[in-house]
Amino acid sequence: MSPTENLPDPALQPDENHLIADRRAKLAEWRQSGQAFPNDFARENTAGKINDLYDSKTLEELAAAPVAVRVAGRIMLKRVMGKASFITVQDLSGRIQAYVSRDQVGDETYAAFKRWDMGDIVGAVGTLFRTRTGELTVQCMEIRLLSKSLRPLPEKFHGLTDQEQKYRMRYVDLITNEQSRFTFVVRSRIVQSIRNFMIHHGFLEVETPMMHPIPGGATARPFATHHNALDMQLFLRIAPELYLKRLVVGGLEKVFEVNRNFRNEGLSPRHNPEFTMMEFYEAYSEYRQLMDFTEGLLRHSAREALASEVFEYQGRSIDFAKPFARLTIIEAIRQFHPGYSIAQLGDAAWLRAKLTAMKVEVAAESGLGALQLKLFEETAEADLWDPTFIIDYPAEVSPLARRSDSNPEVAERFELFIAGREIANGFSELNDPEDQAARFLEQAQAKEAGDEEAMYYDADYIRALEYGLPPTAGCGVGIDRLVMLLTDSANIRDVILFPQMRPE
RNA sequence: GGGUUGGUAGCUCAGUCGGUAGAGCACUGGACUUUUAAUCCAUUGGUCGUGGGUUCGAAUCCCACCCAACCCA
Repeated sequence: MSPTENLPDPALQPDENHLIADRRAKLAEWRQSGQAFPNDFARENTAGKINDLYDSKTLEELAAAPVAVRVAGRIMLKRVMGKASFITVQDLSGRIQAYVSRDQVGDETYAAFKRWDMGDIVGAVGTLFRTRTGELTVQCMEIRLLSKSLRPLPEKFHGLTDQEQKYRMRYVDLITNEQSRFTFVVRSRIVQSIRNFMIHHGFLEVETPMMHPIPGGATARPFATHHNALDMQLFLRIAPELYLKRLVVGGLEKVFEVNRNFRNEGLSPRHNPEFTMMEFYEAYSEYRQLMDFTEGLLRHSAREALASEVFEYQGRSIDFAKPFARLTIIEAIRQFHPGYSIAQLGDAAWLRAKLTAMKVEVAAESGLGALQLKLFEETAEADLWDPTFIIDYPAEVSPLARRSDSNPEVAERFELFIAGREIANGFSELNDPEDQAARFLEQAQAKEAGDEEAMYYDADYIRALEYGLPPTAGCGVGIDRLVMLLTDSANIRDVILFPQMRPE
């Protein structure tokens, strides 16, 4: 891209919408009167705080003990009635009405004020009173234009409703849609609550590389990039897992990281190419203990972010207060399809025939476990509404997980499903370096054979394991999907501030 | 990749049977000193997603394509 490629086309300027042109002209006029973008207004009060503190006061109480306030924000509504006006000013905390009259602010200011537009950012100084209809209002002694808005806001009642525009111009969405503002405030609270929970339980927050010479820790296609000085290929990470376990080898026994992963895959209502995970690892733990811990983490997060462990998602209730269910893959399938017998579900040929009949593509090399997992994904996963841990995954699809002592074909692994979606994935870590080397080799061979999502052989990770990884368990929690649940959002783009979009 | 729905003024949306493009908000001018999406009066504003076709005439019918949302794979 050339440096000037994104400059506005001057040929388009004459066509500029007259609404914008009018505002530009007003700004030019306003510049004549002095500093058009002053930064010396000291805001002392927010709309939300004022409402909290004084909404219970009567007109008489406010008159007897005047409350002086200095508020600032964006003009969202403007009602001019000749020599007096009302405006509704919005800041992050909410909205407050201001009353501006010629008698109080003076002829000159009032004349200027009448030419200000919705969307302009103002500072108002005055005292609180209550209007005839009882609304708490700032009676302005002084009002200043702090920042001119050149572009008109969307229609004041409906706001911006076009989904694509909301994502592309999130700043406009945030100005006009309270729901959107609320969603991202809650997102911040959720992340905060997770950090607090982890730190409270003795975990160390760490930052590991986002650029990996060998992508690993998950089966996914990576984004590739290039480092000029080192002249080497690098990949944006698909998971932090292998670095976090290296840290446990190094003696950082309990670590977590909250950050972005990148996967070079399609976009969907549930997939964005970059997404946020919280991964954590704990030495001297195993997967059943981690399920208890993860359950506690989610419960805590809902309580902190929503002040409730029970909430609605897409019209149905989800209850984090009840203990989360735990089912094996077979049990989960049979819960929704009691007609499938244990014998059938243990028969690879039967499973393969069943899946083929359902028009599901099955790889020729899939073993019994992989076939069972596929059938689970097709027939049960989407119906797991209440929080449910699915346990005992096939080892063949879990190349980083420890094998079960009672059945080496099964890994000590769980995935947590809520509202039909995978929210978390955890397991007892594979700490046998020789087994891990053998599994990397299998993965590398699958990659050679054309499986683009298969893992690379990571020799440094094997070297780390050879120094000795204590018995450890780890888990990753999908933050975007958790935020979707807790904010009742149907689309992942509703919980990511700037989701990936096609170029305009 | 397949299906469904949609794309009309800056924004939210109408547009009947094919007959020269509509409303509300916003904007501009005017009235109005307690409004509540203020109200009242008068204006301004259009590549009807793009390209082709049918027709005397297309926002409207047909074809192709682009974009978006949703569902399915």
